[in-house]
Amino acid sequence: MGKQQNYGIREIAKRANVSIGTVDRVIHKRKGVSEKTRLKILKIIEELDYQPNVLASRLASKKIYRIGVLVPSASKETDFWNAPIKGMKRAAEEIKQYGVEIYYCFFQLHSRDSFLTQIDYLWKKEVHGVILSPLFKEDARQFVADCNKRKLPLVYIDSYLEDQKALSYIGFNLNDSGRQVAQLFDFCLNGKDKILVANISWKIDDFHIEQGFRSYFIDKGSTRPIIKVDIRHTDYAYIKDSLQNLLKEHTDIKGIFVTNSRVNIVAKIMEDIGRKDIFIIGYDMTEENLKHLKKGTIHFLICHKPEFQGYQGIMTLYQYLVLGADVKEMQYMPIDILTNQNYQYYQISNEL
Amino acid sequence: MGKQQNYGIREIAKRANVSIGTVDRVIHKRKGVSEKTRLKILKIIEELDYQPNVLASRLASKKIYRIGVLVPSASKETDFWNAPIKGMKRAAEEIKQYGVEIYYCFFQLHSRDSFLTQIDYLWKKEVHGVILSPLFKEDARQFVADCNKRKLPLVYIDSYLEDQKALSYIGFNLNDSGRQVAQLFDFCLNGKDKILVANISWKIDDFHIEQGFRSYFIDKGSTRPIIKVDIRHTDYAYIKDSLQNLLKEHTDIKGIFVTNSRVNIVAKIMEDIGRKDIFIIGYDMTEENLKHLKKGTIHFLICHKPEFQGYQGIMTLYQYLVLGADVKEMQYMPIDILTNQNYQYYQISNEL
DNA sequence: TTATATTGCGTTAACGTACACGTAATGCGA
DNA sequence: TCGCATTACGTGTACGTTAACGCAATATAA
Repeated sequence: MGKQQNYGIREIAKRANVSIGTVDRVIHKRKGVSEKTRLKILKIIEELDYQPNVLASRLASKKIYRIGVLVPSASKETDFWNAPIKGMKRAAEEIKQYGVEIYYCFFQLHSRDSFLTQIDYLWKKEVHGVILSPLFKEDARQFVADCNKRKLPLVYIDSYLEDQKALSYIGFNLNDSGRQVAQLFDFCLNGKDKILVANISWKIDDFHIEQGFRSYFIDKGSTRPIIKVDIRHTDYAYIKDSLQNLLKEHTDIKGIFVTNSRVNIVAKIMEDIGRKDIFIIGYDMTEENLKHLKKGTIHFLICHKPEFQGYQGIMTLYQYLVLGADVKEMQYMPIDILTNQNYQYYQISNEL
Repeated sequence: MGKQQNYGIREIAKRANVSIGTVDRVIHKRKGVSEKTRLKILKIIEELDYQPNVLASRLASKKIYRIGVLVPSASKETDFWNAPIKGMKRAAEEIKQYGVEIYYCFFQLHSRDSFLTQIDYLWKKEVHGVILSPLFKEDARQFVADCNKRKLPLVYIDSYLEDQKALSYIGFNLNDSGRQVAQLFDFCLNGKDKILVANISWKIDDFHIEQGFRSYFIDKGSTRPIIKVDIRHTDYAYIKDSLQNLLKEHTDIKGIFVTNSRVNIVAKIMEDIGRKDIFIIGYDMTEENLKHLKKGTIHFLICHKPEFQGYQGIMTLYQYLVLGADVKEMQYMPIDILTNQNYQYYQISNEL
């Protein structure tokens, strides 16, 4: 069980009647080897199913792999990005022996300028790979194009640009995520209860979520009434006004779906105006959301392993750069359903 | 960022005015070093915050770590144990460079004899660590005691013996798992709907789950009617009879909670007798359960990352044996809620 | 006292790979 | 033909650690 003899470059050299130096050159695709011996060696490598000893390789090589991370900084408004960063740091700790160094470039969620500044900073670091959260689409598009030009492997995290290919995407499927929320409402509400979908953001960015949400009911042939509201401000008072007006107009609203992590604001509003009867679902286990989940003022939170996304982002580049392994282009995170009964086990699982 | 100078035993030796051999002896707690120099070296190690280079260490050492795995084999009735095994194999692949070998000892779920046979087999392998699923409690207790006597680190997987300490437990909290199910029913059923808790097994082993389930309603001050049935046979016909009688007697049953992975049998029965109105929740994403989840005849499945349990079991022993790291005694898995909307992402996430 | 263990330590050859360097062998132009 | 550049390959050292071996110095026994 697992006692397979592992051949090394020494054995390959012996069988090919060359020195280990030549084998080394072939493996690393360096020049200085005749085509004939190259093929001979490649054939033997194939035959022996040679697996390079990563430990020895790393020990002998002083090569450093630099990874640039271009993501938003955690803000007072949302500490979401703390989680991916935590995951990246854990990954970095695990593989630092392999010469992987990480350069974090944090930009402000609302400042395009800071994004451009961080890109400049990143270029100076001469990194070998990049992790990107492409929130400023136009600039990100240009940046990804530049990376592709320089053959720099790039991993999207949390969202991606459909028209710009990259090494990999790590995040979730917005559409299916919305469908899951639809089903939860469908299970928990009565047949004709109205649901309000609230997008609270200065940007319109959750179209796929709403689409998935609606598609669930359409596929089911359901006639459940659904209304949608876009709230382009994120302050409590403004949102409260908007929601109160809506609730006055639609007295049959029994569920609210907030399509991002600002669900805690809605939960607080419902609490403050005494509407305990409304079922609330939203995204992400931020600190504020967790408080309301515990209290029962948020019923479900949908999460997509934010910490693991970060961990996996680093590991993907590690596998590609250091191990030379193939990498999946789409790495979808699971759609995790959190309640006040299971949240306490969620962080733990993310730690490893 | 991360360019810390890492000192090696060479530097330690230089500062202590000894040879690297002596430093090595101190690090590995071998004899042949005077107390005086030992302390001197330990002090320097402390000062420099020496971190051994695991790569070099492994390269130089021919030491093999053997891990024995004592778990049930996957049977026709349930393929549950395939998942942990898959996770173990993935872990083994990752760390085989570190000299970890795994010996799988599968016993039959219903055969105490096969369990004892496998224990004998395991002893012959002279393993350095053990992973155990202690299903046959009495014999397992004795086995764990033997391991402790021999200072063999042991990791419980999926369940554990409360009165026998071990290095670690990897599994879930039965009580909280039951509570979660209770909440799901509470969200999805109407206030007075009756719930049937069905334990289908030849052993009484799910007491904590039922306790957690009930405690949710008690804590909430709910008066929801709950009835419990123990079915000590696992064949379709017998279970069908039992359930039909119950449903005749209790016409207000609107939910069935099957406390283990045999929920697919109940789902099939409800399908066959045309009771589409009953909400069904059970455990584990086995093949049969998945079929019913997809069809909508099972509404929720509770899972506890079976594959990750296996992965983590191996990794825990690796960390303890190879890296000499500390290990958490209780490693609870998250309580994952699966539906036919999110199951397809669950397996994927388990792959890494 | 001498012979023999024991203790405390230094030395050195691996482990498998990377890479700089050295050196034959070949090619090419005049 | 010679001279020189280029190509093709071998050699050796290093990476940081392990562990076997060796050898003094000291302790113990006869």
